[in-house]
Amino acid sequence: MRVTQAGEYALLGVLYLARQPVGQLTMIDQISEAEKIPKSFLAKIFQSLTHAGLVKSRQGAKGGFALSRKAEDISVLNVLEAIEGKLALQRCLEEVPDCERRDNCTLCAVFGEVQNKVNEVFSRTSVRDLMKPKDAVVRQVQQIAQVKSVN
Amino acid sequence: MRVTQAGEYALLGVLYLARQPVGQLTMIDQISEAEKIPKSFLAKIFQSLTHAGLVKSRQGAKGGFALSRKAEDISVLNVLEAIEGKLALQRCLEEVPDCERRDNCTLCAVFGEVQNKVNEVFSRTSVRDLMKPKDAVVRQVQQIAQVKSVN
DNA sequence: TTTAATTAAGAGTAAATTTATCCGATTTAC
DNA sequence: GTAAATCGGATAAATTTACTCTTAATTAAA
Repeated sequence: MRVTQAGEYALLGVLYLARQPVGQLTMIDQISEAEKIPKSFLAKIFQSLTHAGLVKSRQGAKGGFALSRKAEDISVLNVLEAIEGKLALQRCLEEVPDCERRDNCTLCAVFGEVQNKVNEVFSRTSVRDLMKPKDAVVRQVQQIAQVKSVN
Repeated sequence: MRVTQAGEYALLGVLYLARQPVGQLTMIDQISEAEKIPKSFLAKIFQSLTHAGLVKSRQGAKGGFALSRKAEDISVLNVLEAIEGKLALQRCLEEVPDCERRDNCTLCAVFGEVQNKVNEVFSRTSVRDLMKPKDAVVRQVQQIAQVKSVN
């Protein structure tokens, strides 16, 4: 039950871009080195981020990547879903669920509720938030988690 | 970011045992058939459950499995951890974490908080709870999730 | 206009993990 | 003793994850 390595790398990459001056293009090489992420793997990951519209790229000399919108408008969930697709803690929660029990399965229900919470935290936490001091982030996440979900 | 198939099978298996009369031994064959789980895989899974002390087994003719304690004293987390080990949404949250950033990583902090919530729901939801009507379970889980964590 | 730098795209592969099966050993009831 | 069941170890098959490579397209600057 783990986020993929690619998902984590994506978050680190986006976070790195968020720390650069706005409008500045940053090369994969630089991010790869700074964050100790295999270059070619990171390149692949950034392709997905570009397709998802989270970062914009420019090819050729002096090319590179930059966030395509403000860091506060990119959620952790945006980044994770760009890489992994819709999060699903369990088969039943997949976009095309393949669970026969389906209707009366309390197991699916429990996982479903947990999934809702997880999504809520990740969608209400922005890349900008990740730049705050650690304890501030922790406080914020705790607050989000306690709020009654809107379903 | 998904629970393993084995973990889900384990929950279904334990839930099945919970529905049987107390003290009655149930064979793998029966559970496997009822829940449509490959027999030899389920057998393996039940070995783990036995080792974890969640179910007791008896070998030989008329052997089988039964819960080793009351369904209300077995949490969803107990079952999942018996199969998957400690849950970890991310590398940093592993029992032996291998994250260099470690100290000031807000990413780890966010995942850590989410993990706390997840664990809280799973540990406060018992196998007995899974036998209740679906909407009762949903309500209960929502309530657990809203409560401030104790850290 | 040529060249060097850089991303895009996609095929390919290696390693790890998960899922599943098999089989001989062991235990137990009868 | 024999049949019925789990135990345990090995391993095979499938899937996912992690990563590499190659070729092409694009761009800036010499």
